[in-house]
Amino acid sequence: MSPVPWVLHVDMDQFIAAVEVLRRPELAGRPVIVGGSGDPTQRAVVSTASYEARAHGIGSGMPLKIAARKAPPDAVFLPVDHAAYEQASALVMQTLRAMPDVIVEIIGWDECFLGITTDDPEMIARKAQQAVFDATGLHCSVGIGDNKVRAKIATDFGKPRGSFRLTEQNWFVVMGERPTRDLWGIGPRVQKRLAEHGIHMVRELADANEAEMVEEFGPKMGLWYHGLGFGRGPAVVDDTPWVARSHSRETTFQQNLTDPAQIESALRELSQQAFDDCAAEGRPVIRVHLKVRYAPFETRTFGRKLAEPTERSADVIDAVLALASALDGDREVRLLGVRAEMTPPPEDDAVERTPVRGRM
DNA sequence: TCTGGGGTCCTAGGACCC
DNA sequence: TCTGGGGTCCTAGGACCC
Repeated sequence: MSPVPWVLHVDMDQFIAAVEVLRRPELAGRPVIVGGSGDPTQRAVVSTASYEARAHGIGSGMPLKIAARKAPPDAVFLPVDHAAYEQASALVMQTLRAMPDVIVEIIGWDECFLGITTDDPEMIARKAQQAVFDATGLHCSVGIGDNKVRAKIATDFGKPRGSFRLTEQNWFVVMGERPTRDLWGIGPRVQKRLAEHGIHMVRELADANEAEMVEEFGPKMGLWYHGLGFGRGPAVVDDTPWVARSHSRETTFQQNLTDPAQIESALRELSQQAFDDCAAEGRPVIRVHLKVRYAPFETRTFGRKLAEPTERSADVIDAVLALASALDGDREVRLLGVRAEMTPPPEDDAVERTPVRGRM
């Protein structure tokens, strides 16, 4: 058999919890829950739960207060330590980049795509897993596919510490009878809208009428979702370094804010931080966004393009405060966020991107 | 039961111009 | 005075991912 191009998706197993256990071996085997400041009485959510904690129904994104209620007595709550995870992540990526003939596209702290031409992708997967374990003591799972979508979805079938191959050949056998929600990029909302068209299973999405999909979801997303029914997606792994489009800072207050002076000072601080993040990239800010969450949970956003790109923090703060004048002064503020958008990076039209949101 | 913080991209609709 | 249709830019909001 001659070598062909493959996409491998490498995903660290319970990454954050694993990093914590690595430096505190006495926690091994105990339910470990990482999130917020580590105080489960605070407003925050779970970043990662160890497999032992997941057995009790605790998972990522769950409010810490709920997790605390479900957690057994021997559970350990830990604060998020970004620096530690970034360091571990860098070591993982560096290790994978050192593999011969492999292209690495980083898509998050704990996952990446590998592009490789080979006649034995399973062997490459095992080598990657071994290399990562030798370098870091961390385990990962690998999805093997003929494009990014299939590789990404395959990974779940390989967890933990294994691999799984998903291609055009076995797509419908593996995925045909599964709910559309299992597809990467289909969340609860889209699942529901598809169900309103009688589409519940992946096979039914593939069989759907394309014009109907376009009418419901628009010209781009309609076609993209329909293609997902077949597991279609881009196959090019691109290792050009990531260029951020924007930076944001947000804060959820433990006690809701009501005092306008407090709100203004919080906005000034967030604006300055978001600006500093952009300044570190060395690119001017072209747009600002303000996000406000009123108690109990309604979110509003406002945005404004600046008259001209600016490298002055005072301009950014002024623009944000101008947007803030539209806030409803009678309501309690639960969260504030400021996003600063930078001048765009040069476009690379050659690379097809998945429209899956988030860092791709 | 109560919902973080960091991102990206798509769509709809209004404003404006020709 | 009342009016088409196309294109572009902008904002608000939605949805999803890690």
